Amino acid sequence: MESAKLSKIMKALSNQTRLDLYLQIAKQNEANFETGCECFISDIVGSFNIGAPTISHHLKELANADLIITERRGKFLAARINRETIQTANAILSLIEN
Amino acid sequence: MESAKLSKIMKALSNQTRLDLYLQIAKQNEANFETGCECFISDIVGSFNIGAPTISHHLKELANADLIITERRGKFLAARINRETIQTANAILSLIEN
DNA sequence: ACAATACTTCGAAACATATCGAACTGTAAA
DNA sequence: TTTACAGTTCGATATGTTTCGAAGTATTGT
Repeated sequence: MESAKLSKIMKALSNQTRLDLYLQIAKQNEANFETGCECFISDIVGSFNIGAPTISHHLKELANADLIITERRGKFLAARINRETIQTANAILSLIEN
Repeated sequence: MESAKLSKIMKALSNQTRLDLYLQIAKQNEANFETGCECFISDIVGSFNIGAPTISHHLKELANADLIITERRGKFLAARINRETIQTANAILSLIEN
């Protein structure tokens, strides 16, 4: 991967709120393994004390960095982690680690 | 690790120039394994087309996030990667990966 | 059709960041 | 002891980011 894409991923995870959002989605994905690893945003917004517009904005940033994949489910928005992206980022950092 | 520290690390690596700086230092560290894994800043500044004040600023940010350790060597500044930090970050991301 | 829910878009305010040039500090070398 | 070099600090500017409230869209339930 080029460093351009890596820095894009890093930027998406550099904001505290956005990182927490991402980690929450990852957590919900694990909990709902049987039902397709989906996380309904409406189920987690309550634990963040920021407005809906801001959540929406952050989700778009995460999606834009290919860190999550979102999909409408009727009235709701479902999100799931894109493992490929975090794996690639991880692979690069691992090179430095050793 | 708390997500606060992780986001701090991510933020430090979220800027393209700063990430490249970090990767360069990592690369030089490997190349100079025998001589204590040090990277002299004066040896790499040439490959970045930004001014010295900006380099100085970015190095401070990297050091502040504990990603690198800097030390004066007479007239020069030597930098080396702090492996512990990147290892910890990596460990957290690995949890999501699987 | 109407109301309610879930989320998005827009515009603006507040704040943070990247970068620069000029001036400064510390070190080494002539 | 001057000069040159490597890097830092300062102040300014331009740009980007986070967040909000208000208004908009889409979908579901009454």
